[in-house]
Order: sequence, then structure tokens, then C-alpha cells
Amino acid sequence: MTGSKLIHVQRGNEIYAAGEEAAALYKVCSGAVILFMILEDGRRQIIDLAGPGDLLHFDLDGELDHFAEALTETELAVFDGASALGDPDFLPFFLEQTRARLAMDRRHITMLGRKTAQERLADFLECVSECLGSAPGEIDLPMTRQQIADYLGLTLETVSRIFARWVREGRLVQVAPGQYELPGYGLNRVGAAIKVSALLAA
Amino acid sequence: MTGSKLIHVQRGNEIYAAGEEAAALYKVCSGAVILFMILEDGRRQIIDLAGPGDLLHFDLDGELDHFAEALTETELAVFDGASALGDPDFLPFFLEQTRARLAMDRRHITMLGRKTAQERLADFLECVSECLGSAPGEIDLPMTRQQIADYLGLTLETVSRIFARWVREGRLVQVAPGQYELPGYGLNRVGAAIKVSALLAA
DNA sequence: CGATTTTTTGATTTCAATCAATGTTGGTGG
DNA sequence: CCACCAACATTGATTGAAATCAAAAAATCG
Repeated sequence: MTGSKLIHVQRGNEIYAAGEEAAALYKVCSGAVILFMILEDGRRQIIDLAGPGDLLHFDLDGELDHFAEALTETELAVFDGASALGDPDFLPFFLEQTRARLAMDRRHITMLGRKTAQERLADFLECVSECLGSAPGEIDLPMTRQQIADYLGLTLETVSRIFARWVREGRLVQVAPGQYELPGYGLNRVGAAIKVSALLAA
Repeated sequence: MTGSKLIHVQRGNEIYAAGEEAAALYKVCSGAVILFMILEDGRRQIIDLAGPGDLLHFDLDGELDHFAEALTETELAVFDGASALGDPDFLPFFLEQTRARLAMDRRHITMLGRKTAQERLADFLECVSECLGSAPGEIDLPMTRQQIADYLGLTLETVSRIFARWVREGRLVQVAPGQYELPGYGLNRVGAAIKVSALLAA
């Protein structure tokens, strides 16, 4: 990336805050980032997860309307958006990123508006396994119950209960803290997608 | 718009469907459009409202993932996105539109994930009064209860009950079918924004 | 190892969904 | 013009999924 500099952010640290002037664009090189909004009374909603290759926001000026925080130790390329858009190589990447982010957000809206707690968590695990890319059938979850709940529009207790139920019913195996596995996945490793539907089956 | 043609769509008619190849971009000239997704079992979520000046989608190729339908009689400019992006006047407009749409979607996510039914409806009325621009303090609502519910992630009964309660409590006045007014608005017409907070006050 | 954070689990409540009529409105044709 | 019909909206009774309240248990960290 021309004219970019690299920064490191530790787990849990803020990258930018709502209200800050949008001065730079950020691209994730390694690690994972959560983007979120906070209501006046403290209610929090995580908007998006960003992994390697993703841009965090697309604002070239004005105030940012959301917060960004490192979920794990994260390396970011920081650069000036206005000048980068002059680069003919950068523009298609920028457009594709915004398009992809809009598609993610549309899915997120549909999930929050119309899906049950269990469906949301299943969708989320599928999304995480793609997005933060672990081996197929395995899920690497560097998030607390509260963070998952804030992404899904639920409470941490509800998230905890659903995990507990799936593990109790043998639909999900916890191999380590923050690491889960879908049992019997070896049998149907047809594609890359995790068969999260198995989590919901009656 | 260079190389564009105008089309008319009647209220309730489909503009495009999910699964269609993204061949053209659409800009609303007059009227209003809803964008929505439908789950396999028929649950529907309205993603966005588009009014005059708005682009409906931003996909230059690939399959569209959502539906677009005219809410009122609508006039649309249809044009080729790929060639329009070559136009140096068009690019900034396109970028600003995607940015604005992302901001709307983030607010929508936060609303669906973290707000109560009443807060959602109040937010929605505020959004509609800006977006489909009626006079300040007045709200023009060309949508059925079901459509409002599908935007807010609620049922039509819940939406109906909240309207009924606000009208009963004198927080909202129905001047005509689909037309509401905030009473006492003349006193605080400080800015352009409707004081929806009055709807929620204890 | 102690202290703090995070997670689990249980009991109870609550908001909105669901189920079920009834009432309105607007368009159409007699 | 009015009667009829089909959408659309309201209202009530009841249920239900997830939130809230409240401890205990487990994991993480210095």
C-alpha cells in the first residue's frame, strides 16, 4: 500500500472512536477487529467483524459514527484514503470492499430482524468460521460471550445457554476454551462451508 | 445521467429480484422503493428505504441478493454501472451513496439488535420524515403496518398497538390515513429534525 | 495463589409473538 | 350512488422466547 504505515494494536485496545474525524483508512493485515456502536445508555451493538484484508471503514471525511477495537493482537496498515483513491489499482479494491461490507450488513439486518436466538448463533458460527478462517469443521472463537451477544443482539446468558445445550446434545464439541468442533464433519466435508444447519435440526 | 433510460413502476411492483444478474444500476427520480430479503420460509426483512436521489444497489456484476419493490408510483433512471463509473462526475456520487447507505445500515443493525419496539418505531418515524421528506413535524407514511413491521423486525400487531397507544395518549395525531402529525411541534421547530423523543417520554 | 473477569446455571419476569375475531377502508361493478 | 368484496387495521386473550435478577463455578492473570 503506497504511503501506508503499519501499526500494532493489542487485544482489547481501541483503534478509533465514534466522533473522531475520519483522517485515515485502515486495512487489517493480521488479527481481528470488532466495529461497534454504543447508545447513550450504554447498550452496545457490534456492527461487523473485520479480518485480514478488510478495510475498517470507508469514510474519507466527516466524523466516524462507530468504534473499532482489536479483538486479538492486530496489525493494521494505515493510509490516506483521498490519495489512495487516486491510485487506479486501489479503486476496484475499495469498491469491492464496500460492496462486500454492504452485503454482510444486509445479512446482519435480516438476522437481527427475523431470526431466533439459535438461528443467529448458528449463522454467526458459520460466518466466523469463514471470516476468521479456521480449518473446515473447526471454529476458532476469540470472543467473550458478551461480545458474541453484542453481535447477535442477545444477552450473554442466552448465548451461554445455547452453547451449553448444543454441547449437551452433542451437536458441538468444545476442544479447548474458545475452540469448537462440529462432530461428524469428516463425513460431509464436501465444500468449505460448515454444516451449521446440523446445530438447528429438530 | 449519460446513457440512462427512465422507467416507471407502479406501487407494489417488483423492480428486481434476488438471484437476478446485476446488469444495471437504478437511481430513484421520484417515488419510494423498499429493498428487502426473504428467508426460505417466507420471513421477510426490509433492509432499506430509498427515496429520490438514492441508488438502489451498488453491484456491478454477480447476483443480486435482495429484492426491490416500488412503495409508491416510482420513476427510475436505469443505466450501466461499469460505464458510469468511468465518468469522473459519477464516481464521487457513487462513493457518497455507498457510504451513506452503509451508515444507514449500521444504524439499522443497532436498532434491530438493541432497541425496544417503541424505540424502533420512533426511530423509524424520524427516519421516514427525513428520508421521504415531508414538512417538519409531519409524517407521510406510504406503508402498510406489515411493511413497517418488516422494516422494524416486529409483527404488524405490535406496530398497530404502538400507533394506537401514541394516538390515545395524544403523542401523535392522525390527520389522514397514512399521515401523522406531532402535536405541539410548532413550539420547538428549532431544527429540521422531528422530536420523536417526545413519543418515548415516560 | 488470591483476585478479577468470565461463564454457567437457575428462578422469575416481561415484552413482543401468536392466535383469534372484529372492524375499516378503498376499489369495483351493478 | 351504493353494495359488495378484498385488503388492511385494530383489539383482545394467551403464550412463549429471551431478558432480567441472582448466585455459584470456572477460567485467566498478575
